[in-house]
Amino acid sequence: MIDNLKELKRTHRCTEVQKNEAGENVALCGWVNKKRNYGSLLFVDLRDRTGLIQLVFDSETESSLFEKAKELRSEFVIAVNGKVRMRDGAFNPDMKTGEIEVVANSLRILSTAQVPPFNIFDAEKTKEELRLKHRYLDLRRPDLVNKLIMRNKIVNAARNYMQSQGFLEIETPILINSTPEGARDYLVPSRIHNGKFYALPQSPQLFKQLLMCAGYDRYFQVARCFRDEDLRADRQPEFTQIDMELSFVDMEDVIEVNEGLLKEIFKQIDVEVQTPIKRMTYDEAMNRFGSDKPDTRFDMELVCADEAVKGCGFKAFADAIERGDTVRGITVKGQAGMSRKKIDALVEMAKGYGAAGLSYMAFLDDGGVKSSFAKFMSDEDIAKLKSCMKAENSDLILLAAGEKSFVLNLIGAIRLYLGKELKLIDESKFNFLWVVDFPLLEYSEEDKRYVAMHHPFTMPMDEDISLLDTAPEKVRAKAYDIVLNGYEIGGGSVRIFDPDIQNKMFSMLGFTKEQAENRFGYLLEAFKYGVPPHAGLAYGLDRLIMLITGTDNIRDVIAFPKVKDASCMMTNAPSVVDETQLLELGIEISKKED
RNA sequence: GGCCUGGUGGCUCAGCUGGUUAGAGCGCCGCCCUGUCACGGCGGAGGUCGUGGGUUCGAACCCCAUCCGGGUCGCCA
Repeated sequence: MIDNLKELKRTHRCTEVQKNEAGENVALCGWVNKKRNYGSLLFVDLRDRTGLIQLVFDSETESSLFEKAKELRSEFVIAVNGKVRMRDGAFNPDMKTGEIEVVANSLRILSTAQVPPFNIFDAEKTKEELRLKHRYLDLRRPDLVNKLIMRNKIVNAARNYMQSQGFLEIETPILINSTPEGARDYLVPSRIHNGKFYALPQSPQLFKQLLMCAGYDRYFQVARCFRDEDLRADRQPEFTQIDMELSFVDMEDVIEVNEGLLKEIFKQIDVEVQTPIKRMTYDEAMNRFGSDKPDTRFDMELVCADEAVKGCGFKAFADAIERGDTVRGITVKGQAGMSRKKIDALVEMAKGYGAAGLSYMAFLDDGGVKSSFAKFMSDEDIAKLKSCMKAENSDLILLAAGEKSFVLNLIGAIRLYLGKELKLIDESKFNFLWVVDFPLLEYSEEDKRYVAMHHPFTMPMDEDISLLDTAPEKVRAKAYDIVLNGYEIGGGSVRIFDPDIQNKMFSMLGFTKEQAENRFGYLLEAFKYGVPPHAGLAYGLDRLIMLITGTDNIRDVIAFPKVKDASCMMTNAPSVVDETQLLELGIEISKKED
């Protein structure tokens, strides 16, 4: 028989009960975390989102009440009235409420529960697959509760700060036009317009620019965004941005506002953000760390070995320099003794990136070398390389040859892998970094044209505009990423507000006037009626929360996440729909050819 | 799409080169227990070894296919 809440009003959440309330009556509600039965003494740990408190039923307890307490099982939902008292010496220092307990004088069973498929209080090791199928149970775990509470706290701090800085929170549409440039869109068929589709936004980009045109000079939004691409440990198909746009500003203004925001956000976890935050150009980041989002919590920087290997005996290197490629590497301190197995794993990793191989040379303590390519090198060649790599005896160097951006990316990935593997990273650090001076364009071999590195509305650097015609790849953008511990947590740019430059940009990207008109006509049109200079930035909120809560799994900071193939383990979305729904939409499903 | 990796009672795992009735801890059920909080004691139930095929006298183990997860490369303006 299930009880009801009639005439019972909860007075506290579990851990809100204080020890100075001893002697007072309280009414508590929650889930049975654990029952401990001693025959005529019985403890129940009651749990809610705040934590645990101990309930006691003992020889003083009326017998029918005691019998009822004996029926309790894990995860039953109950309500109790009782009196708070100090525990009789047996304090539990691991519990927030460990000095007190509540002596029950009434018990209502509001819901019984089946034995859960895993223990809520001991689910750390349970396979994520199972936890995701029963996400409502997983979400009861203190670990996830705390992460979601932290998420709420951060969003709240961000909102307050943005309000204080004169930003207006404005919602933008979820049903918009598809913009095939960039990531794949999720499409939503229109019933009223058979054969036509909405798309879900990859970001509120165009709408926030339109808000600037409309005069809402400081906008922000906690915006849901959608990208139909493959998932990763830090990537979900739907994710949340803290999105902002400002009028009458340049890059420095955006940076200033955001350093303030970051200070405020990290105050929530007692981390003081040192401002101004360091800056690094894209080129420097790539050359020193092999990444446009460098993890600067450890060194092991990349070294260019071009001069040292030029004309050396090892063909793979010498030839690379000859054809204008590069040889880059890292020096791994004290790892000359790294096992063959571990080195092979690194070589395999390199091959996974499409590299022909990864060359290594270990400088042994006795002055000898162990290497995959030393036999092709003269003593002089080796000495030159060793000195160039700043390697000493007992160090290991790893090198790869090839096209510059490819090699930088590869060695950057190896550096990061080794940084984690060798525990070179100080996990207590929060290293913020602005990465600036991004290239405006990059050449796409696949499309045989230039594509926007950021997006087509990004302003070129004033002094580089003249290069657009002569050396497009050299044009730098007024774009900036905010990087934290090797993750890009946000990025933005100053936008083009000059229609001439915008048209120039479209033509650089190979859009015909007609295509540009079709996709972005309303923006260009809006620009004709008075557009302020504007710039913005957006944070990946999920990633930010990951870093703040110290997890490397994005699913830990999202209440109902999707799995690798973008489906939901709990609801089984996406699913087939009713034939009549399809009929109404004028959609017929045909089998996709592989 | 490629590569790597996992799937054995409810949970976490063990199971050596194929060899009798597939084990453990936790959980669960029953009985006992007044100070536990990973309570304790005694007893008990519970497994198509992800699924389908194959090899073999014999398969959790070997082979093929497939399903369900995870990581990663491509992809993610």
